[in-house]
Amino acid sequence: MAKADSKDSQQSSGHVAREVARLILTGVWREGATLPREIELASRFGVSRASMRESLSLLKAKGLIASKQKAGTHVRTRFDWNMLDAELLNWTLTALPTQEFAKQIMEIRRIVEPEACAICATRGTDEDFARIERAYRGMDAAGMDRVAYAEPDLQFHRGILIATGNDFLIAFGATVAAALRMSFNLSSTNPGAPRKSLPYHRAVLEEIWARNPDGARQAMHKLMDLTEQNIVSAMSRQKKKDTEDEKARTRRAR
Amino acid sequence: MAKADSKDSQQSSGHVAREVARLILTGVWREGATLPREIELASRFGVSRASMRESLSLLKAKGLIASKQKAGTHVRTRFDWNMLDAELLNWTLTALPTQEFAKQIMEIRRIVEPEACAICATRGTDEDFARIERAYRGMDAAGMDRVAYAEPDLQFHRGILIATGNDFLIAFGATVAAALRMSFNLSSTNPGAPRKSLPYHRAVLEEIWARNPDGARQAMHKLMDLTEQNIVSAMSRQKKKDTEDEKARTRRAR
DNA sequence: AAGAATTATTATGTCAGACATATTTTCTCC
DNA sequence: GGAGAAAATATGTCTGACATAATAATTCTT
Repeated sequence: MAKADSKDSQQSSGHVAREVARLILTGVWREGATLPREIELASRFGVSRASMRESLSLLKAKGLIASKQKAGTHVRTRFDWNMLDAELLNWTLTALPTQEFAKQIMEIRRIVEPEACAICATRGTDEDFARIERAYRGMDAAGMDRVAYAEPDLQFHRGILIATGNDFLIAFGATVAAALRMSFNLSSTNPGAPRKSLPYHRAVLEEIWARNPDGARQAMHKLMDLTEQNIVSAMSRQKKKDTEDEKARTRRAR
Repeated sequence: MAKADSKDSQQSSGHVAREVARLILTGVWREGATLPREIELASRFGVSRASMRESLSLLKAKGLIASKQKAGTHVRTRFDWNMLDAELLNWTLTALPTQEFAKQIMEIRRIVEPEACAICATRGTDEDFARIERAYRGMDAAGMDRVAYAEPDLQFHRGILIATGNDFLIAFGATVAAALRMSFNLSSTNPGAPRKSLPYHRAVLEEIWARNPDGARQAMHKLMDLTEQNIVSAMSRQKKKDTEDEKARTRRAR
């Protein structure tokens, strides 16, 4: 987890890109909108045009924007945004961690991970399984420590994807990572929640070792159920807390 | 199709990025390898360092490379490559359209699209369905014209993903687009093949209109079966042709 | 006055050269 | 031989300039 954190926000260029992305994701700059010219953007963010262009280059690569000579730079339609990109996922997560976002990410996880798990049980090598088991042991060793639990949890899920040998499923690991990070952030209101998933992970592991695709799929499905349950309940709890805070603030303001 | 083509290879910066990506994808620059310093890269590709950096910025965004001050720029591990990115997919497709690649892309399509189709039948609006039907009509109208068939075919599949309302499934459209482009390229050896998928598309459309999730899932599953069949047979045909060409060339050389 | 052709404008695209910064490597000294 | 200081170096950033293509304005024609 800490390693992944150190990866983003590396340079100023990354910061600027993240900020522009935030403005787009939050709808300040809408789809189809033409954003200010490069020189203006550069001065607004306090960097040179060269650096600004590198930031924009990053966002172009993620499908957020497109430029045309003289015409300017415009925001592309949502359909072209590469939401399965690791950074973009994190930016979205911090910019607007809505319930809708959570539901969507869990919906696709439910589609992909159980099947990936079945493939893993079929094609995975013993080394693959050993790596997954190591992750499981790490989770177990973490005990009630939320922070220590997070990293091996990710490795567990990623290990399954890697074991499929399918590059596209492996790339899906970025989405899983974002989902787990979301869960982690939400678990602050219920520190014991993560640990509860341990037996479900164990069930997955056992089915995999048994090379039982159907069982593995089912076990992963149950794990997804639990995860989604945790997330939605945590989000409604959070939402409730937020509205209470809001009320308190208004009361104080009066 | 033509529209999508005009989007890539826009500027010199894109060309250079594509070329560097090719070198990485084909294994000339392996995972973990440190690539030449920016000044050298720039002169090698005949651009300025500023442009070179913009290209590298693009590749950083796609997870292919990472840079550290003084240490240089290195190729990241495959696990970090965002293979679900539209451009990266196309680059891979043109750089090394292997049978392995085809199998992997079809494997994930089989996982995602039938479920997306079921969701589409459940949650899609009538406008969504109408858009999908329009695409179907476009395919029908194309007749045996491979080129005219390709665009509505993509719109059909993309329409289903869009109808789910799930941003991640929508983003998966890039992968589907790459797969269809691959199919299109392969269909040159068998021009009649695309048209054969029409009744399968029709079946999908009908199940969707009937708001029958299970039927829609099944219909899409059958379409996936047919598509995969077409691809693998076309690839083996292509492979056979390639080896024959190879033989002929060796004969001539003697 | 409407429309076509031409010119001017402008924002992105590209270039060159310089300095800043953070590591790595080398060197020095104990 | 190891610890610490100094030098070297590749990326990071900045400035200012010119090229290019698409748009906007202008002129000319009918």
